[in-house]
Amino acid sequence: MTIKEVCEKYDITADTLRYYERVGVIPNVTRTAGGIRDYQETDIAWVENAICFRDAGMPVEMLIEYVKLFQEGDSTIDARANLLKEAREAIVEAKKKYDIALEKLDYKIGRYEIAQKTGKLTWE
Amino acid sequence: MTIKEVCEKYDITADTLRYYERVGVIPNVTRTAGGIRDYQETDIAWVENAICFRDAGMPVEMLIEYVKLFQEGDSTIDARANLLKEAREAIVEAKKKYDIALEKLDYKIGRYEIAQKTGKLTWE
DNA sequence: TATTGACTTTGAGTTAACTCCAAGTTGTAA
DNA sequence: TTACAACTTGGAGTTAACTCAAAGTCAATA
Repeated sequence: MTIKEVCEKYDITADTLRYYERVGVIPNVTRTAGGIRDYQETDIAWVENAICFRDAGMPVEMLIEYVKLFQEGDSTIDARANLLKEAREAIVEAKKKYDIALEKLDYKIGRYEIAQKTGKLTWE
Repeated sequence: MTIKEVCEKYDITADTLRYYERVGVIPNVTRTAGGIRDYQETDIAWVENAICFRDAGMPVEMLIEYVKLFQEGDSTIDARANLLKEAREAIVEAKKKYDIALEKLDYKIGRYEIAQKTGKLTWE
């Protein structure tokens, strides 16, 4: 799969894909004899994970660390498990904050809907 | 309430509070005769909202727009309601992505827990 | 009232995460 | 076999959101 096809599949720019590879968010991608990226199944799986975790606010730095540990082999299993648990906690905490904001928003939106009938907000 | 007290109450730096005021994430804060910030109830309510919405990933730019509309008065009620609904949708979408990442993480963590018993990952 | 610490502003600097550019290479279609 | 789009690298530039520094002002205490 060419870089272009991966871009289109995941709606991400080629620059970002190359950046991820350069800094180590994903391991080095398979290349053709001429040096052009030719994404294999496993390369794509790494891309998919990277996008998924970035979308959940996981820092690039953390993904780099995970890939680094992964490449060091089985001796880093504990470290990787801890890293994933830490990431999990961060996401759970972030989600709580999102819920609080949603509550606040829903309250405000409700008040605006009343206001839209009268043309005025009674307070705020 | 002094800037320091507000900082401590919301675990945010004075620089960030001043920055929020400077760029318009919150309206101008009440001052003493000497020009020193003296946060009143309403000032604090704005701070609280700003922090809450920023924590949910709402861009500073959007908060600035809301404050600007708010200051223009009742004629902007529709615009403000739309802005809040847009913000709400963004948060709902972000939460979905967080859930997908959580699923992936839970799967991986589960596999690592098995691996930790055997000392090896069977695949990945 | 003098000192000390917290406050003020303006503007510059930092960080994370891309995003763009220039100059050169690869691969395909005519 | 040449033209041309799509690829490559290394490095510089951008954006959002702070964060810091310098130089000066305010206010509580000794």
